[in-house]
Amino acid sequence: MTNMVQNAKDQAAALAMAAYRAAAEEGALPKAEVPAAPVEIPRDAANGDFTTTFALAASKALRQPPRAIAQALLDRMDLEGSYFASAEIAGPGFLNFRLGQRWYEEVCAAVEREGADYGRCDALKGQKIMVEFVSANPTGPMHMGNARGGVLGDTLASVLAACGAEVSREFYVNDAGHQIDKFARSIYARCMQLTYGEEHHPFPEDGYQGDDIRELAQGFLAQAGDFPGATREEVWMAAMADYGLSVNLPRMKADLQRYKINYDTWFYESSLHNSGAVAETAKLLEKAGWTYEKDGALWLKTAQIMRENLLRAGKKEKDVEKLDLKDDVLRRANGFYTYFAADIAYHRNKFETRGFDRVINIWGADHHGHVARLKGALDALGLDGSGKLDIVLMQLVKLLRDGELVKMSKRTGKAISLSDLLDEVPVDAARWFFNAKPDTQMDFDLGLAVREDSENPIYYVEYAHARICSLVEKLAQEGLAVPAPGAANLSLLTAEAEQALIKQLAAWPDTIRTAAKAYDPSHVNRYLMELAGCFHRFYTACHIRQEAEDLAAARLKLADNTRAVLKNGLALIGVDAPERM
RNA sequence: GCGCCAGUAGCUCAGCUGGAUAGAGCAACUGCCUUCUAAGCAGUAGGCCAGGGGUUCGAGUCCCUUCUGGCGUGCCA
Repeated sequence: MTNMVQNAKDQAAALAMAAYRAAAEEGALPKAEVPAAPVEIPRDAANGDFTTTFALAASKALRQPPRAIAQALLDRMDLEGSYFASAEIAGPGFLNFRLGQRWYEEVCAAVEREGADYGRCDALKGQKIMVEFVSANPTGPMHMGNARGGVLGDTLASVLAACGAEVSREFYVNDAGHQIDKFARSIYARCMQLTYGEEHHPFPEDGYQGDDIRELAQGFLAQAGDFPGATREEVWMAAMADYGLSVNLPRMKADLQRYKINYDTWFYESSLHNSGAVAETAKLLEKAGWTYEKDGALWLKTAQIMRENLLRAGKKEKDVEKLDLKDDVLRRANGFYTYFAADIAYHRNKFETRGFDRVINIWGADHHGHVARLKGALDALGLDGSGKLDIVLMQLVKLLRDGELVKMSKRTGKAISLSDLLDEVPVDAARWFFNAKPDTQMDFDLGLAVREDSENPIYYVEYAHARICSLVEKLAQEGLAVPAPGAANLSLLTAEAEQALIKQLAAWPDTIRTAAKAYDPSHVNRYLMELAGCFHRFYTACHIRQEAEDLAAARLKLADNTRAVLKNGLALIGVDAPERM
């Protein structure tokens, strides 16, 4: 739970504020309401390890030039007993702090003490959070978008858990509605064709064309016995939908497991229809006056709800007019509920029935039109969708092979599926790659991802881990074991490469927090690249073997600490840390 | 038309709530292995941060606007 970066920032801020109060007390600076001193990490280490822009920010309120303020603070600053060895004024009025040896030692001690827990925090302790992701249509194989969403959701869940949240991973199975009808009709048509010949039974125009449907039809016939017999089409269709799902769902689970994704719950849309939750939710909206009937259908006043939300958020009336907001159907004239109605019921279940404090959905960017309406519908139910439901939209993936756009799999002639992808690319490479910032469009180059060379960044990180493992092993054989906790004299670690490495170790807890806060776990990837870089530079600059025993021990300890953090980080994004390469 | 997301080195991207001379990896070029893994390290080169206005001590970051690309604007899910 230790965060030495935060500790240093807090201390620098406290030192600056104490100095200001002293200066104000003495009359060297005017007394005024000043904001707390902001502390940052300068881009260039030549400008110190930490810096505060207090003097720049307070210049206006104190009506003094920034450098004069900074000087007054510096004259009254007591660094004795702090993490800092020195402070100085630079540029237009920055107050730059330089870390002392004690801080570096405490970082190493924290990594050592906390081990696999190092980097975790309790910022989200007590929060029950659901991450719902992939939720691919069970009528066919998963595609590249699911590959991206799978990694994003799974890793985000891990990151939130590392911040202390009680996280649940969920897959929403769309086993009801039009798609399933279409699915069943497609299987039925293939069954008829297999039984009576293709020319005697037309395939539905909007049916699923893929070979997987033919396979399902064959499988169904093999176990159905007396098809079609005297039994009516509708009855067969239900059986076919069941059969199709009974084959497809385990396949999806297996593919996801291969991708190292395991869900806590698989939630079935059909359960909401069967339990009457959808009808009940529609009734609640009706009672609250948010619905009306038109053309035989039941409509939700989505336009009004969204309009009010936007105006409350500060949007201008004329801009909202331009949006041309429309209402949505909840129940069709034929009596069936829409997907939207089921989705509202589903989210009501998440919040009301299961009591999640926060719900995060990973959606493809092509669904962004539904974000505001779903949130609005929940607001209408008094469930604060605007506040508690977060939807992460990820841009779609363009698949390339050696720079050329790939539309179809050569083998199957269909869109590349998740399992096709995993046949071609190592799981860890795919996981690393897809763990990217959600809102950028990305190209996935199959040729590039399989290449086992430096062009693939994952090897840079894995190599650092393997290198340390090998180093530790080799030195142990020569009689130099990793020192026991507390045994190494860490004050000997004063070289530039050593301190840079320790600073990077110290940054791990903030990385997790930032990733969790921004819903962007790719911060972890970037952190690990930098950590690996710091290690490789340390490895080159600071040898262990020929050094004096105590220095060698301290460096070995540092290497071992680095190994632990690399492992923690890779584990967080679901990538193995190889011991040799 | 309207809306959402994006535009930073040849490519992939960083850039924390506005801060100091805009960074990293890859690709290119030059060096470094009889000594802990060269899948590494060191260095060189590469930029009107898409264009234009504005806000202020200070803008890649905030506001306005134009351009370019992706996506959306269903009684589909």
